[in-house]
Amino acid sequence: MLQKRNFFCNFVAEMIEILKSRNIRITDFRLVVLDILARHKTAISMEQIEEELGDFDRITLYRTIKTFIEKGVVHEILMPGNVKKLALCDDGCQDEHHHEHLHFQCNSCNEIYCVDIPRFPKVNLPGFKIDRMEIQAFGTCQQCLS
Amino acid sequence: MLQKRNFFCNFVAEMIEILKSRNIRITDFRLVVLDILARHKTAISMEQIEEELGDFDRITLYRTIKTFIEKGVVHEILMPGNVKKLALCDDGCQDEHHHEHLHFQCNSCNEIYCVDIPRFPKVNLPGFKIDRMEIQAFGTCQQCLS
DNA sequence: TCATTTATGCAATAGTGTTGCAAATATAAT
DNA sequence: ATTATATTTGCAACACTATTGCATAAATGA
Repeated sequence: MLQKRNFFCNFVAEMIEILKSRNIRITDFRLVVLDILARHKTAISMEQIEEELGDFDRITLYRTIKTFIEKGVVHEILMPGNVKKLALCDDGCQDEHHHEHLHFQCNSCNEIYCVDIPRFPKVNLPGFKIDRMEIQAFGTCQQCLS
Repeated sequence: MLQKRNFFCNFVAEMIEILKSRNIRITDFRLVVLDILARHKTAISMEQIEEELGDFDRITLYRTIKTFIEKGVVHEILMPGNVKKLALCDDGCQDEHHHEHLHFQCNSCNEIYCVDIPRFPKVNLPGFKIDRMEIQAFGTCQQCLS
């Protein structure tokens, strides 16, 4: 099944590098899934990945995503209403998921953008020792505004 | 089944008031679910509610929670790792869910606290019009620190 | 090329959430 | 209090999401 896809060879090199750096074995399936994730600027759902895979094995996909999440290749975004999406991590989060970033959901197109913001706000909360923060934001994206 | 539970009558009066103010019909089932939520200081999962209900109907519980969420009685908290919890809303969010609050998950005890913070940080994100924000914070809570 | 480790694909199963419908209950009006 | 109406409940069935065990296949390192 995997031979069907057209690979952009330059991307493949990068993706192999990503997997190697995280000690994940290089397999066709993983490269295809990584490729799909890399082609999207916004976070995508399991369903979208399944559609783009076409002929595939759901169980292997679940295991692939699980591995990617554990090894810091991908992170999971949960939004109200049982919305679960996936996005590639940026280089920052090698071993652990150390995102201090923002997930923006557009109320109009429903796309979820994973945005890095330069100055992450600091919050001082008496009684709690905060190690890490994430922000979920809701509103309208550029495309839908114009 | 519902007669089994012991109600604190003074709480019942408050809970009936909550339901009435949101135009939700008063039923035993809803009062019991509300009671369970009110007794917890931290957010609780569907599973926890099911356990505390004991003898109950799963479908009715799902519908009850759905109604509570729609009418602004309860809000849903989503955390990494497929963690989904529920917590009572405070009085602020009558019709729509206008929480500008923070969800804190303790890495040690895993409890999720729903905290209102006085000065909610503002984020300016070029290309996005932000209407509403939520913060997810991770760290250690008071109990686990001492 | 071979030995070892890890990944894949299939079957079965568990968990999570929804829909349709008849009976039961809550509310509002009499 | 009683009735009429609208809503909720509980059951059965079902759809979707995710996991486990195991034999086969493939990837890595020697």
